[in-house]
Amino acid sequence: MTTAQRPTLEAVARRAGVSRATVSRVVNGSTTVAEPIQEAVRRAVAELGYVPNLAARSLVTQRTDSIALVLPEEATRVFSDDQVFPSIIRGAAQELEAADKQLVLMLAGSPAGHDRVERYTTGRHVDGVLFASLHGADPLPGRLARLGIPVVCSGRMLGDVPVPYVDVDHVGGVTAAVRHLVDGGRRRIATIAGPQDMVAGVERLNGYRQAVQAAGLPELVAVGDFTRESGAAAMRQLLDRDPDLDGVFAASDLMAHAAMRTLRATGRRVPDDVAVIGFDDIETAAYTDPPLTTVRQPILELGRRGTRQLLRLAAGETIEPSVVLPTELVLRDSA
Amino acid sequence: MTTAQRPTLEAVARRAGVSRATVSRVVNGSTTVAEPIQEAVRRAVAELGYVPNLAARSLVTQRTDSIALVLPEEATRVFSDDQVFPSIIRGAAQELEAADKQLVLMLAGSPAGHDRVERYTTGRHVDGVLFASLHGADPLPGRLARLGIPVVCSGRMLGDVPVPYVDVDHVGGVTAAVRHLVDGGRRRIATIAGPQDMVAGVERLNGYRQAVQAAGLPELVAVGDFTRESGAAAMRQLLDRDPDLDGVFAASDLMAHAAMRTLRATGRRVPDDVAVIGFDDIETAAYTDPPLTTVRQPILELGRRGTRQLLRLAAGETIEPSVVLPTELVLRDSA
DNA sequence: TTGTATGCGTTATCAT
DNA sequence: ATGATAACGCATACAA
Repeated sequence: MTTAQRPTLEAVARRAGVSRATVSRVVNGSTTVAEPIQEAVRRAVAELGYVPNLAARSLVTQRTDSIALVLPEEATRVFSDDQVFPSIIRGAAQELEAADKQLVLMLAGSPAGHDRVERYTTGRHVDGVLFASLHGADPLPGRLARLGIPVVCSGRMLGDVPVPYVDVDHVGGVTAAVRHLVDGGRRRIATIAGPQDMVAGVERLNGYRQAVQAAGLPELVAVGDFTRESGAAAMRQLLDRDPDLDGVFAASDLMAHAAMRTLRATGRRVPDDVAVIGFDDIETAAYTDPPLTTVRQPILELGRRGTRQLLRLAAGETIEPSVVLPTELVLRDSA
Repeated sequence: MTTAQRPTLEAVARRAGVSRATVSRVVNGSTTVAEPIQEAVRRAVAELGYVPNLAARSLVTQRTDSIALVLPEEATRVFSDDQVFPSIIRGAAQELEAADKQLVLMLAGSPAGHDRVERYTTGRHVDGVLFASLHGADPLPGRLARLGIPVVCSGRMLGDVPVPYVDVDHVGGVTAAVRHLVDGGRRRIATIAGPQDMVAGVERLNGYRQAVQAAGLPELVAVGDFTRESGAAAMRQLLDRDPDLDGVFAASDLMAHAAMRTLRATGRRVPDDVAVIGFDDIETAAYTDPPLTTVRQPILELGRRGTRQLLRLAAGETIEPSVVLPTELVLRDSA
């Protein structure tokens, strides 16, 4: 820890024999500086190993060139083997890379984490905030928006919050899935729903309800939380209630995977006895046994679009209050 | 974008009828302020919705209370379905949560990203930097360390760089794996090695070489890059060179998984004909067919320890130049 | 084209 | 216990 005193603009200016202003101009790429002087400044910068102090810079520019991606989840959950969050992160990272902005990832599962996020974002440490995976009616996005901080939600918020969002067409995807089951002759179609405090959970259940009703079929619902464990439990519950069910739509691939294992454990064949369709199209969906038919959601694109919208907003543009991306049924062997 | 002018200390001070200094004291929890005044200040803060400007604060305190986790990888790679990086992130997030510091995640796969990381970290935007997954001999960690910026590497660096690190006991784990194969009567033991520009790849191959030599057995090596695809290709290569091999140690679970599939595709049974052992113990290792025997590395703990070391370093403490965490052979059915 | 001077919002050092 | 006041390092309006 020598903590060598870092050279400042002032030091570079002295070394190059010019004023601070001129050094600043060169460092920031102004074209109005004579070439020989630019050269001298650049040499001084290199010799001293000068690096601008970003805090000082953003204090005066009122910009930080970094944006926050907030995941109001426990880290354990964010990086479970469902690739949803990672994909959103990737999408955001790609767009920010292109814009040469810095990604600040904030995990806010705990109340303390939530507070820290609030301090950090309201403290103007970032130029904008992208939220993902909101549970219930988190007040933070609305609060930030009211403070004039650019905010976009990836995944619509529950409740009636005036924050722009991007989301996927949950209902359309589920409708296609259920219709496929019906077309395949299934008549006792159950669903393993997602958590009902998240839009993704609510919407996919809505889609299921609408679709089975439209087909004149009965509803059979068990609720999980998108994880494998909850999927297995829900599947057992459904079998208890209707041992003769012949189709299952699970609101996540992880739950679908667990459901297939549970079905097999009870001696049922997939898809011969029971057809199973998932939602997400995670990477391993093609490797399950049998390969999983599922609804693909463009989750990477969700992260990208959300980020693009946010960057536009932060740049002062007016953006659409909502963007909805299409989903697509991917046929494999499980249904 | 109303961008309401954010209230400053000055505004709060006027409102509360005190000086800026006093407001600052209250905001920062100084005890030397009379209770009634504290009360008045707090009310003013609440009424105005005052939030400290972090840039201004860190400009004077020279601290940012945030640390960077740098992953010199493409986002696509970081969030592949191997859970190594996510676990490191989780570990770091947990420790920082406890320390009430902010995690800044930086993906630096591209040269541009690498530059951005350098600007950001040398720009004093963070109090310390934790590197993970270094390829080849990245000069950045050493450079930052020389600038007096606290740096720790999660995973030892290739080359002889004087940067403190934490890593797992690769050789010990591999030795246990190969010994288990030998004890099981295997005599033609191959390895699918990891990328040779990373310590994890190099060390695991070293471990394999030492172990088979110690057992008086021949070497059989193919090199992959930890991914499934490379594992399948390497397995085919190995079978071409020795169709009668009876044991495989793969340097990652993903490669082991692909190897098992490839073996089955060629009509071989696992473990009857060929025993397979992986490395990592990712979550899905227990769900492969057959469940994968593998070397567990405490990857979450690696992230945690690295972060703890970094925090100590940033606090001015002297830390051990290296910390090595134990690995453990987990017996399942594939070997 | 270059330099001077000012302010960004804090914290910290002094007095009082 | 509280209040002036001086940094902190930079960008920029204005002057030259």
